[in-house]
Amino acid sequence: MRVLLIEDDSLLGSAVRDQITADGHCVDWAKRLAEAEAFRDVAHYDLILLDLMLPDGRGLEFLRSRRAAGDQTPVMILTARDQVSDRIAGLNAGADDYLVKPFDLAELSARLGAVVRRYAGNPNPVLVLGGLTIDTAARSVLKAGRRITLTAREWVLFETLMLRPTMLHSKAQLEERLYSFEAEVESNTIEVYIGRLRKKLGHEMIETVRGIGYRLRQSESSEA
Amino acid sequence: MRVLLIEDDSLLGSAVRDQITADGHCVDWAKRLAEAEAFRDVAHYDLILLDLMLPDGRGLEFLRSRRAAGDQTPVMILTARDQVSDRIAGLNAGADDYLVKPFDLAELSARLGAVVRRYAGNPNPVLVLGGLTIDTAARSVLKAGRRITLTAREWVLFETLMLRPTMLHSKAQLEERLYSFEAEVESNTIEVYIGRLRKKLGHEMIETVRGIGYRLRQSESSEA
DNA sequence: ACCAAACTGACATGTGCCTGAACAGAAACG
DNA sequence: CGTTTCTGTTCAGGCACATGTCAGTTTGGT
Repeated sequence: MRVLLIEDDSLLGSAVRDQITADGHCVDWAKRLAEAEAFRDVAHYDLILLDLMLPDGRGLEFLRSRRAAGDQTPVMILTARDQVSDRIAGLNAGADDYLVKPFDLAELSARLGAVVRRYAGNPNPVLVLGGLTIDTAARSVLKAGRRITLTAREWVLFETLMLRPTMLHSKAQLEERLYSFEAEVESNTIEVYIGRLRKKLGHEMIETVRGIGYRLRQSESSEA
Repeated sequence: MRVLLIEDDSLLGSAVRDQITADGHCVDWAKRLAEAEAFRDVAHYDLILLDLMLPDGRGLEFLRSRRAAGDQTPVMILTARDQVSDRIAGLNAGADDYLVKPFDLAELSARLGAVVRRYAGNPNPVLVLGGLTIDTAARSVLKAGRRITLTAREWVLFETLMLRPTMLHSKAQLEERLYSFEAEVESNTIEVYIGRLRKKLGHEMIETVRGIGYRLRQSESSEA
């Protein structure tokens, strides 16, 4: 799952980011609304965490305008304990949930879990990427009509690449994502899994940048 | 039972969703009519909960057009206390029942139960899925002419898989559905039930994705 | 041409899943 | 009220497959 965190406080923000990452999700952290808009333009998010007390302009307006534009992305508001009016206004503006600061990180995880579950219940957002149809709910990929099922590790790896299609992912980053921070597996696991993904999805899907890392090949020939 | 909830208010909507879920049903929540139409196009519902005060267009028209199209799905209207005329118009337009806001969640459960009972008395919507004929009212399955009766747990599990045929259901999700949210039991109950379902319905019906979960096998062989 | 980095096929291992059986509780029956 | 039957749950043994490791080969940069 991919989360957009809009929070100007560095301490809180990094704590939240770390927690969400630890839960196995993918976070983009915007400290200002302008930044958030930029993120939103280039990526799809499954959840937005929105702090209403932001330096540049009102977060509420951001929310309202998104909703007015027909954007249904679930939004969870972060608000201080005494800002009851904010909370109500937020829900009225189209927020799905709110968290009262200071909140427990465990609580955050729990709410995230709820969103994941709710999200999983909806009709599947289906992504199309370079000839592949990605069914996130089914955790499978359709390639020329054939359904390809990925194993757990393969999926995590593919999802990581897929969620940031343009980005170059170093082997260290990918390793970190597969083996949450402990297991310093000193082997070529990533290379092996990249190979397995290529075998299943097509060799042209993943590009190697020697000495740096991997990335999804940009929807090359889909137009050609 | 599968319910379509059409309600734009987040607070009320989530409360209703949670209640229905706790009652052991399956909810899709649309916040707008357009969304509701989309849901309706891809799934069959046993009950529609319709709020008449929606942002985009009149809920009444939605109801009338459904009825005009021959759709017999029971519709329960959610209406504010003072909108008596709406209530009457709703019933005239083909609604089966109504709930006056603010309503008690227990009341909601009771009405749902009533619908379930009424529904059970009606000629059953019969689903056909990969060689099986599914009789939702009788909680039984016809396989090659033979009637197979499922027990309560087996049925809940099978129904869950069946209602979202393409989706991968993790063991945690299935457990949550069988034992509404408490039981942190570390046991292999789900595995056992999956096994029993397979024995009854055919081993090929349910697919295991190791480390992730289960899903109904897409009737690919029906083409072969 | 040389070296480093990446690819690939093969294999050992552990773990996640399956299954049969046994047990406990509840319901059905006399 | 006791017995039987059915449903739900637990457990242990076994198996298969995903996983991680490595050796040998290929690729690409300089």
